[in-house]
Amino acid sequence: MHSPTYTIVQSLTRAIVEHRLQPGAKLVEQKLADHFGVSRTLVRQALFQMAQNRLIVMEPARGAFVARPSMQEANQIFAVRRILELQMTRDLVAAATPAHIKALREHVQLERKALRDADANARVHELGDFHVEMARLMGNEVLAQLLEGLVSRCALIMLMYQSVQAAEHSANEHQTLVDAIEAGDEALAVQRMQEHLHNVENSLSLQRKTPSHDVTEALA
Amino acid sequence: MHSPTYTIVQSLTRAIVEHRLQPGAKLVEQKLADHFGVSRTLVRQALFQMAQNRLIVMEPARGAFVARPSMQEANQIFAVRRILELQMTRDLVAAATPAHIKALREHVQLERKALRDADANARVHELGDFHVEMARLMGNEVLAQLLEGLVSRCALIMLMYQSVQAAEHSANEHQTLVDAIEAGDEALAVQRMQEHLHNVENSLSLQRKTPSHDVTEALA
DNA sequence: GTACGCTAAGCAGTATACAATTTTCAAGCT
DNA sequence: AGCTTGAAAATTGTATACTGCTTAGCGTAC
Repeated sequence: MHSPTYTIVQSLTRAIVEHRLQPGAKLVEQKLADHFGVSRTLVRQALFQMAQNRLIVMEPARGAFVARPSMQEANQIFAVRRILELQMTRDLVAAATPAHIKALREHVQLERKALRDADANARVHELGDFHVEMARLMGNEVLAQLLEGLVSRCALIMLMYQSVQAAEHSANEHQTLVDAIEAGDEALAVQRMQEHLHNVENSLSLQRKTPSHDVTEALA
Repeated sequence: MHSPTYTIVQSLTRAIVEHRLQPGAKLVEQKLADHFGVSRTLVRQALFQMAQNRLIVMEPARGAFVARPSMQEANQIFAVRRILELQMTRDLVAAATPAHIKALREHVQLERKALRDADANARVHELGDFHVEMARLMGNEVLAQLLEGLVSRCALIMLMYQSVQAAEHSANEHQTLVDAIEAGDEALAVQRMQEHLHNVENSLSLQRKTPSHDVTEALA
């Protein structure tokens, strides 16, 4: 948790997800080492870990870059999220206790708070957390960690493809989803989750925010 | 692909999945470094990556150990696999082309070959690959990579909890699953996938193969 | 005979040094 | 002007050195 490497991973992840680091940006090891006050050794460990999460890509002998997921990858990620989260919603309706509902409602409140306080990019992070929290409430940590990775990548994707992603809208959808879960209405809950994921995915534009200056990709 | 670190990861992963390394075994960095003819630096990179896959765990200041997944974690992993693979089966029935069927049949043949040639532990690897191959055929690389991780962990789990895991039986189930997919019978295919996963999971015994000598865990 | 504590060896965590590769940029050529 | 060339600077890849924690072995006290 407070291992030096983990701190760097967390810091960089936030920077990417909150769009302080542009997709495609180069991450020079020495610069990061200086910034964090550690040696390159620890920075490299962090970068390798993040490369496994696909938040960055490492090109041999060229260094680490913030990932620029393709539309195809985006579609695949959303497809997996739909599978996992629709079933998770069904299970949660069946298993929901008052304590679960309370926790979810509190999270929605957190989102609303972030909506007021935080800047636009920081909100993306909060909104994604809701989905991870659902998995955690189901008591399936494996599922939660898988989703966490997917949600982070979604955040990066939404920032790349000029997603309008009305944050307020998402928070409302979370709210009505919790309502349906509390009511024990499985069909409605699943429908709302489906619509919600659909809305998130469809807020993506086919146009990239940051046009590539890489010739080979521009022509591909 | 042929980066030194990746070679080490592959080698260690195989050793764990094929049970040449016992769950709980300590992985001393210098020993590995000598064995692979590299410095500790590269071994550490490999170990960190594998820790993210949960095939090993790193205890602060104590080193790396082959993971010993709990029964609870096993259940969670299988729960996620069920979610992903049941839906994947539905999608594959809908999308299956003759080429898909051909590829799957060829994979089943590969399994049968491994059944004759390879030793018992090596087979576990082949059998798991079938499930990853299904995801890959769907054209969803994200899903395939997620499943790959889960399947590896399942292999470790099956070796920990004295799974009888009749390899031949699994290969047969794969075969009949492909039959159902080819026939376009979604209900039957899903049922067979469900039964298959159920059989795999239920081949686990509550008894550990390698009893823990850790007091705190033995009493837990 | 057992339990505690001390010491030394082993090992992980981090930093630094060195080698190999890439990038940059300016000079020269077409 | 634009394109190639080549050397210097920057950057990554790997190995080694150093520090501090952990652990095992032995001796001593009870």
